[in-house]
Amino acid sequence: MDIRDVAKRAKVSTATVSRTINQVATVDTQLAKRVWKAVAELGYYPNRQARALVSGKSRVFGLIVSEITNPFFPEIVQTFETVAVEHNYEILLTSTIHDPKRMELAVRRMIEGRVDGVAILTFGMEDELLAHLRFRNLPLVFIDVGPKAPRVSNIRVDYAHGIRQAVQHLAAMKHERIGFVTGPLRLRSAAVRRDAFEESMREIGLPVKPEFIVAGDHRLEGGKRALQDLYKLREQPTALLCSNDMTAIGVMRQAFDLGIAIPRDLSVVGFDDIRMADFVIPPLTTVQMSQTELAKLAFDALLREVKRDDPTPDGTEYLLTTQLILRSSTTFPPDLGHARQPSASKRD
Amino acid sequence: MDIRDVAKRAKVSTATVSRTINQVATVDTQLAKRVWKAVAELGYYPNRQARALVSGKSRVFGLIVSEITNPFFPEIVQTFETVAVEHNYEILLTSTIHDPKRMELAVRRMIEGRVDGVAILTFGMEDELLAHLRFRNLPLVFIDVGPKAPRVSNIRVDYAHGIRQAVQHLAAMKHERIGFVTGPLRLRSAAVRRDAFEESMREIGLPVKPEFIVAGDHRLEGGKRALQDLYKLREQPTALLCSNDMTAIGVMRQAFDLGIAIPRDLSVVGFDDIRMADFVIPPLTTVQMSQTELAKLAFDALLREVKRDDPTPDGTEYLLTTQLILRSSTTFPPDLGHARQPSASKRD
DNA sequence: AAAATGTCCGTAAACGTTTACCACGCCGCT
DNA sequence: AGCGGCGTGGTAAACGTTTACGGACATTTT
Repeated sequence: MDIRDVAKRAKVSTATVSRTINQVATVDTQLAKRVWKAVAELGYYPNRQARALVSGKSRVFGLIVSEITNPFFPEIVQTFETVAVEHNYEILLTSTIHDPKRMELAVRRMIEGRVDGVAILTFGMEDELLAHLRFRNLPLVFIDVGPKAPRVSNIRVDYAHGIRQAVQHLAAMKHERIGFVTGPLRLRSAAVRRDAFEESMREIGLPVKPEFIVAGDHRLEGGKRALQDLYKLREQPTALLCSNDMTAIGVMRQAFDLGIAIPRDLSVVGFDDIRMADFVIPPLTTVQMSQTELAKLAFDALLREVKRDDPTPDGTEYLLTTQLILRSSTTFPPDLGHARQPSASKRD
Repeated sequence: MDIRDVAKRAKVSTATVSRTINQVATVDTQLAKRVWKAVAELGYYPNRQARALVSGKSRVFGLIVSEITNPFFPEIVQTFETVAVEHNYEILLTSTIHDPKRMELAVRRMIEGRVDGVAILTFGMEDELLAHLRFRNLPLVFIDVGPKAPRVSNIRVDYAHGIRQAVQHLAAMKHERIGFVTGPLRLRSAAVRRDAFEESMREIGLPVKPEFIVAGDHRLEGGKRALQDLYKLREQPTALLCSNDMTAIGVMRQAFDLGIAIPRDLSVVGFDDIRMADFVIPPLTTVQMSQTELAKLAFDALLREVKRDDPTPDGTEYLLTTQLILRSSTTFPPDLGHARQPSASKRD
């Protein structure tokens, strides 16, 4: 069942059917009524592929995330989808799982699908691969790491602001031994967060001890491992900033296994403010980076670029701010000024 | 740049290009080599829409989930995507967010996209809307609730098994006052879980008190509210089964606010075994329902149906089992046989 | 009253593939 | 030598839309 069936039944040409459906030209009220009637009676739905083929626009945006399994991203996907369908766009979603092979595959899929633009929210997995995309002159939107080029937008995140707030918050409570669990450092945003941490520490006049900077992976497991490593040291930090919330949650879980009470023995701060952050125990103090805001920004950037006929040579920059959210995972350091006592396990 | 450019450059016809690319007929080694060379040199990627149009197969499967924001689903999406791309399929993803409007929209999007099949993993939001899909004779796969019909597969979940294990586990520790937090009951699977709970209680000879069965929504907030309500009662349960893990986590969070220690004052059991279940504090005892298994089953069902030329009149049934995973959120009831003492807050 | 303008609508080409059909050349058989 | 069969490659139709172009008619202008 196609547009010709509709045309036949409404006794008009296919052109008229197309015009009434797309409201792209005025068509006589009587005819339009007949068309709509035929559409309803036949249960006609236009064929998206055919439309795409002839119009040269697929009305699909690619969305590349690093790991949909990380609770940071579903929120983004959800709102990206919501605003996309409002504008009659579809999404071609893929998660790269930090795997270059999958990134390559993703690019191929995007091109074969003839998407009208791609949002690359992998926080720094950009590559020569993207050259393929660039080559096609596709609208792109990156987070943090995009090159200055026509048709590519960039969402810059002000990581430093929230992180500085976090460090100040800890310092105000007289923490001096503050550690940091990084993300995977080949991710640009992970490196930036760590740098912002070190920078903030120096600003305040606190020492950044190299052994207090320990590697995570932005996953739960990395947080666990990080705390394990940290507690093999002779002297431990009294507070710990984490590169994202998943890391922080992993840290808290490991603390539980080790019998370390949060926040009494160790203050923990996360990053992202995923929804779960308010539901772990204790509720996690964290730096908020609005996922819905990010998704909307990304979509708007793409849409704007699609509509623009004369792109700016350097692309467009957007800004996303961050902000500390106080909850219950931080407090004063234990035994202020004294040696640390191992605390009893919370299990009884 | 299209197949004709490739043909021209390789000095063959478009038919030959198509044949070598799709490996659908034997083509002379020399010619094939020339074709591949041309493809590489031009950076040619076939146009998916054109392919779909002429072949009548879009190689896209629809995937409808209820809420991608619920950590149960990302896991499914991830593995569904992984196996889909292995078979050269794309995904048209949508989450209905329990909203009939969005369900309607989803169906329309699926049809306009001419998907080759749809996996409906909403646990019971099926509707007259699906008649549109059925009407098109599309392969469908449901979880729990699909009708017996040609081209529709069904994944039956053995909720009862895991839930019975959970109740037995609790009963073995001499819990007698066991409560249940339901999901949204218009979801078939939520009702089934509750029924399985009541059934198991009766089997064991434990009373199911109506006031101990309280309404949740399969979200964190519902769990919080449920425990609030429960603790307004004169007498409280000593153990609580939850219709899913998110609910259980909400319960635990509210317990924290109320100063109720888990599991000392209250044993909690979840359902689903989302990854986070092992990372909350204390680690959640829960009934596992493998998300990766589910995703694979759904995809295989669709793929099989697509290939099948003579579908069975009643569709196909698949089975997914469930199983209790013991962790640390359950223990013996407090003050066995005595009145409950309010316990001190965990915060100090 | 004729010309000019405007409003609708239909015809047909075009989008980029796949594939049915046919032509060609080669091989082996009688 | 002639013929059938087979392996291979090209021609062109088809998929379901949108839209440029032109025609028919109505309305306004001269």
